[in-house]
Amino acid sequence: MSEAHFDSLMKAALLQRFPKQVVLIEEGHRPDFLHVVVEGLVELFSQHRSRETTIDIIRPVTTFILAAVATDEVYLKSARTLTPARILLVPAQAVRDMLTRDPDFARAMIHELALRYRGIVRTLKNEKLRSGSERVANWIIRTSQDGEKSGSIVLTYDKRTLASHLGMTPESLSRAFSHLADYGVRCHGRKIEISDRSALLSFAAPDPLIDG
Amino acid sequence: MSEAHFDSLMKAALLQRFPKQVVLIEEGHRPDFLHVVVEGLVELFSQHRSRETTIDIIRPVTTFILAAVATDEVYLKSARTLTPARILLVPAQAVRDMLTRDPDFARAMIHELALRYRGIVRTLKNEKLRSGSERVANWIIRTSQDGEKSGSIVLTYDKRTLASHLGMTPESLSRAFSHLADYGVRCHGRKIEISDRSALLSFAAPDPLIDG
DNA sequence: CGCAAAATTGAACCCAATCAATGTTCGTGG
DNA sequence: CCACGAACATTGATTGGGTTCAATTTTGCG
Repeated sequence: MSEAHFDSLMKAALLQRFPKQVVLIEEGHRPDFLHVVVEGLVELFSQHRSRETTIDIIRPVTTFILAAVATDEVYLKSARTLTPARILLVPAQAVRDMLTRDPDFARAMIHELALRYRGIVRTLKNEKLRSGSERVANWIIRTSQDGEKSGSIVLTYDKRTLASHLGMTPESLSRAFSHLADYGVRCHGRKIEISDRSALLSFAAPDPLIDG
Repeated sequence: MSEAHFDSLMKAALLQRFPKQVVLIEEGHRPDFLHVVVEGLVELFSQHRSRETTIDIIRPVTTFILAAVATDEVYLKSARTLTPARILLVPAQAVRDMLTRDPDFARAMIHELALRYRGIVRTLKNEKLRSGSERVANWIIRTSQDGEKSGSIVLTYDKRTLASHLGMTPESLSRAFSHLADYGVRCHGRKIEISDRSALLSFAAPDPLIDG
């Protein structure tokens, strides 16, 4: 998009810091701002009759509640920070105005919406087509290759949070880890070690159509 | 969008009929056409290691695999007709070209993508926050007020299909119906009767943030 | 060092899937 | 028009993955 347009958006926007576990938006409210995670982790979740479920975890740099801003309807989900975070807040009206003014911006928005859509489809497939242990196994594989430290991971947050990431209770996560011991996964405190990657891989069966 | 542009898209498109249970697209393939359901029901589903799950059910008139066309990446899900259907096939390249040519079209696409995104969020919430019986109860309520026939529904398709709609097996659906008998739901063959709507409502607890 | 939160472990339970058997419906061909 | 077979539907028994509740143990931090 044009630099002038970008600047005008940024001028209207605010960059704000939040501590962890702060609720940023609540389902049912109307969108005032488009949110962009600049730093930290944000969890999208939803509640109904005292039940709660994680819908997505957002990492930098991505937008969230873009769809609500685009349609100007109430949020379908709530968001909270999982870690301390920096969030860029862009006034919703400014975004909608820009849509009609800048075709490149509109195209970027299409791309972003499409990506987010595909992301949620992956999340859904991960949840519905895999057991808890399989989700953990795939999470280990993905995370351990991000860090490039071939054989181990050190958690940056606690296991409760990881469990909610993976759509399960802390108890289930704990049992999943002990199950994965059969495939060479050991975990001492916050350190997770992988001794037999190929065994883990064959159990996890990562799939580009789920894991990207 | 402009009529001329619309015509040019339509000229490139084809309207085709399909019998039921025909696989229209397969996950992992590249998008050749944007699909639009004009008539009938289409199920989006996905497979992994011999497991299969329904991701969404599309009814007229909506597009599907729009996100794959927008990003020009492989499909993340497959699609099959649940009933005989008429599908409009618009060449993917024509859609992408039109994006850059017609700003109104781009805006319409944003709107559609956002709607589809919100649709899948609702589906996900319905699945994760409700039990099977609750999903059935809410489906009954929604469907019975569509028809305006206050106290009864007549199924237009078989219960296997309904079960897949609702993300459960035919056996579970059957048990859910007998469970709902406690709330005044009787079902004889393809006819479902509701004798105590308020009891059903209090069990179902419909929610605008899930059911729309 | 000591306490509170987090993590693990065990037991009971619940929802839903699966397997298996039987009953019902529906479409078709005689 | 009826009879028959195949698909659909229901019911029961069993299983399994996962949650919940409760009791310890471990961890991390003041």
